[in-house]
Amino acid sequence: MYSLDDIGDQYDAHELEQRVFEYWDDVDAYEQTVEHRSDGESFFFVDGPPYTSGSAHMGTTWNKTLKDVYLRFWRMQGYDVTDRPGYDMHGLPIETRVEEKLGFENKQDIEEFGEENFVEACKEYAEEQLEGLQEDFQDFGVWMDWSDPYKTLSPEYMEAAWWGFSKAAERGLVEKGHRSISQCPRCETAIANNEVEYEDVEDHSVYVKFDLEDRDGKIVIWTTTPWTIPANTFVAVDEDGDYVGVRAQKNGEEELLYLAEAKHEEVLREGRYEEYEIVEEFTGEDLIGWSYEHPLAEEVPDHVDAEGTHEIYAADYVDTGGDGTGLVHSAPGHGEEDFERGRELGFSIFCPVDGDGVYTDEAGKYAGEFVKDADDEIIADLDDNGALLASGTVQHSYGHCWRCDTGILQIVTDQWFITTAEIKNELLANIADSEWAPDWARDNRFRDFVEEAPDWNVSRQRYWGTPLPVWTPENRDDGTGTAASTERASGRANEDMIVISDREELAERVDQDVDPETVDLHKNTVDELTITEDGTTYTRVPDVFDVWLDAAVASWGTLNYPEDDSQFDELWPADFILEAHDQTRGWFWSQLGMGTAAIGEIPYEEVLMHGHALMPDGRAMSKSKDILIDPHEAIDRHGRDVMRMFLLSNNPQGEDMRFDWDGMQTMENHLRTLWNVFRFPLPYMRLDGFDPQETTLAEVDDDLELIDEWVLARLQSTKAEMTDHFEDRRQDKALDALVDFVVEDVSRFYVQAVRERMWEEEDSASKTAAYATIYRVLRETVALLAPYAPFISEEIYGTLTGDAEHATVHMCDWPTVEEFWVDEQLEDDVAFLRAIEEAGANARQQAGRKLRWPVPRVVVAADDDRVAEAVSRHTDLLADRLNAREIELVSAEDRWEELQYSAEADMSELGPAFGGRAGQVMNALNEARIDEPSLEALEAAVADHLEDDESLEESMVSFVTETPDDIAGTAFGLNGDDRGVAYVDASLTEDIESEGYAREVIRRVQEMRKDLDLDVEERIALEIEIDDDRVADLVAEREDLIREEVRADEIGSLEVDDGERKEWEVENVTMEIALEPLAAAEASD
RNA sequence: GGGCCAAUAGCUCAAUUAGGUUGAGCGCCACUCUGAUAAGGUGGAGGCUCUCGGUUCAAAUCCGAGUUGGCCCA
Repeated sequence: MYSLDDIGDQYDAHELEQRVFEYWDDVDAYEQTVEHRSDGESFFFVDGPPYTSGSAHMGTTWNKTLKDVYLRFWRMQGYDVTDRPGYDMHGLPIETRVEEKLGFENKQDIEEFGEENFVEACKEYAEEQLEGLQEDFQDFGVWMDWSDPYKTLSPEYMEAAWWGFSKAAERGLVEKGHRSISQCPRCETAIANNEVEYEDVEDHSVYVKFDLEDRDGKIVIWTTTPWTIPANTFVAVDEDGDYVGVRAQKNGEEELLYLAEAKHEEVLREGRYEEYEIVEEFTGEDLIGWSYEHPLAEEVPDHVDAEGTHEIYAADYVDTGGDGTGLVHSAPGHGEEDFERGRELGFSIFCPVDGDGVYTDEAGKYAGEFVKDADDEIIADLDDNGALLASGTVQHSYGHCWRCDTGILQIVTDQWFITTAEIKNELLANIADSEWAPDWARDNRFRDFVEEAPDWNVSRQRYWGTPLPVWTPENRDDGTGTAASTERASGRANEDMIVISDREELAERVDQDVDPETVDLHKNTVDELTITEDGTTYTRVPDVFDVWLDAAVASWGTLNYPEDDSQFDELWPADFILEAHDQTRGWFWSQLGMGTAAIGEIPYEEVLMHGHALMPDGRAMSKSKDILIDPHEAIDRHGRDVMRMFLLSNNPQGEDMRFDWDGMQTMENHLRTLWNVFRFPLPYMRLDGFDPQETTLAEVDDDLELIDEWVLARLQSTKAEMTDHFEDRRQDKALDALVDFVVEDVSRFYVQAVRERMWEEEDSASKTAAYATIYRVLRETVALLAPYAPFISEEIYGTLTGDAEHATVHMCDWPTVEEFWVDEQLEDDVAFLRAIEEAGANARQQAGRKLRWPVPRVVVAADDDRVAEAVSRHTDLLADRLNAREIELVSAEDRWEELQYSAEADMSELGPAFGGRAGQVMNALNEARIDEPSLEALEAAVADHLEDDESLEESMVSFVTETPDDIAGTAFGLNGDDRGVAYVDASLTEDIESEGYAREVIRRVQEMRKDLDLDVEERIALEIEIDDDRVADLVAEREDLIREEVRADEIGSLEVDDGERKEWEVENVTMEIALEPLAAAEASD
């Protein structure tokens, strides 16, 4: 049974979407669709897990909608798609939210509250946020396996992280070491480079003079972090740079200062020196080996003072032309580059600062002070010591903690690393095993990033995360996160460590009783577990993983591997991932790192990288600054389908998307057009008892008219085009093609053309053929639209098919091209006809003749045989569309003597021939008017601009016709090329006036019928009074036509009772029209 | 400070991926149509193609230097 039920007149998105949600729920539409494809070839998609804080913003909405459209597309293509959504639920952002909620200030508060309580609170918060996101995504119409998302806080997922880490450890890629890291002094943890956010701030800018030991004078350094000066170990120069010795005077005193030649003027100006002269010149190399005195030697008695320290060395991080003085204060206990160079030079690392940013006892006078607070005191002490050259402030960008916005400190602490820098070549090689769209994302952006990437610090001194599965001997000093003192050896620490890979191994090896089925792996549980082997007791390293490591194992975590190994071999690696460009440093990178470190392969084969959602004015959206478009508002205003179509109409490859309310409105208009096309034939089909399952296209093949075959041919090209675009990952272009088909071809052309066939009252083969055609078109169109606008597609599909097909449109196969209906020639023909029709409409308007009035003839002057063929093949259709009594064809060989001609220049030919004068010749050609289209005539017209030996060639110009006065003509073309001209002869004859006026009457009567809200079938009685006798006679000639068109059984005088009487002004003639429904008229008789 | 990407009509984007007289949709204005009606048709206004240099007979397109925006890195 088919349905073709009554549906709403108006497209009401909200009502419709609500109905579809309920329907999906009733029939388990998603579950049925998944089941329907369960025998298909597998397709392994991995969802990049959104972080569970806050609700979905426009960026996440775009991301999930893009995923949805491709997942639905693949399902329709028959794949058994893995679509498990995921959530990233650990990490510092959640900790700081919970801390805020509980009113905590620092780690102390957490410790007092209790680790277990805090972990529980974080878990509760994350789960709450997850619920909100799940609801949003489902509300957007995204179909994923919402019943079973992967959560990074679940034991099986944390186990996946442990497993990956243990694999990397087996390969020798895990090490503990102290390094210079970015430390948040509030969160008291290391944070990753990609968690550092740079902001412009005002900072100290101090120039400091270091006294030289074995010679006169002082070297000058510059720093924005005076608090690092206690840890000064050496000074670096650029070996090849130019340096000078300057004798400078200030306040009557003279000093000898050494610094970069390029900077000396600027620095001396800062120091307010009155006079100076260069007395010596050096290269950096000359300075190497000079030794100096620590400027705070007395204040910091424990300052580093080993062999070779406080001397000048070369380093490649020095730039004599950059900020500063060309001599760089280097403190290996702080800066990352200083650290690397210091280690090369074999210095022990001195870092008198703890994880909370407070100086240790080693800092002498400054012990116990927060480093930033000590800056002023240090500057004052330098001044007292005569070491301060200048002190001021500078605006520069400085790193801040991404969560709490505290300024970060570079300090050296013990951390755990995956030594990704060691496997850089493998990482780079593995990149080549993945396909990226757009390709520059891989070959430029990502490759650059990977080449620069340092070792990955995976340890965090926090609570809410996957604990490091590392146990070390208990009596060793393993406290990570504490500052490395001078006593500690520099370089990497090769630990005696045990790395646990999963819960089973944990249960086997720990001293305590643990049930692997039920054990939770969070910090509060595993901290207490110990391992005793060979007489040594091992305790767990207290750190948790960097939250990026969680998401990094998603490709196997999604499959619950290693706990469940049933799918890993078949599915891994992922066939497809899709995220925004900020994930270059994030998930694209972390997955590559973990996949390579643990398995030796890149864990994804194809990447589609999209951009960000921007504000309508191009600004970035920002929740904290309340600059955003809320997807819920977009839905309230236009509905889910419209929002999805708008989002999906944007290029998904690397480019940002500007949100645009006008664009939303346009999409709504398109959907409304589709709605109208869809509901237009339904009443007629119902009336005639059309059964689409019985009366298929094959049944009516012989009765199809040209226009039917055409729209079916267009449908085939649309399917082919869309499929190609989808395969190129340009769903936006596929949508353009579909919208163009629905709006331009189906709505504005096909429906226009078949309306009269549908209005016929008797059954006819032609009418049935039109039904079958439009049914097929709509049925396939909703399948093509389903991935984009799943709601309206479902509604239309359900109405069209009832229970004769699938329970949901989303179970349909992706429509494929049917060769039988392909007809490129016909498509071209109609494209020409439409171009001619458009030109004809234009010409009519110029001639002041409405389409309602027939014209005696339209002359089509074709520029080529192809156009002439099209016109001669479809003369009747063209005559009909142009409302012309006759179509006259002037073929390309012939020409119309009444015409004049002008020329259009082809610059690709003129350029090489005329060189610099090409533009001048072009202008002359464009202005020329000639009587016949010949080169001779044209050369004569532009003779002034041609040299004696020059002549025009056929290829340089194309001739264009000029319209005669009495006839209106308009050029038509295809794809920008002119292909001919349509001339409309608008002269009037009695016959034409008769029909014209009759049509004017009909139009008025129809409007009055509508005013009276009459049914289409309703019969009427009619009276027509026309002042002008000539016009009255002309109209009377077409009484039969009028009767039929307006369903008037009686025409005569009328006493209006239950009807309407109205006066009209038509072409300066007054008409009085009265009508009444026949039933009412008879009753009143 | 460095890398990548972008910049064309009021807005969103094209211009066939090694140059050839800049286009479409939306919006706006005027006219028109009325058996899809919060639709349809025709026309119009609106562009120093971000700036400045260079290559070339010819540059939106290629090269160089900037500017602005986005992302990434320091």
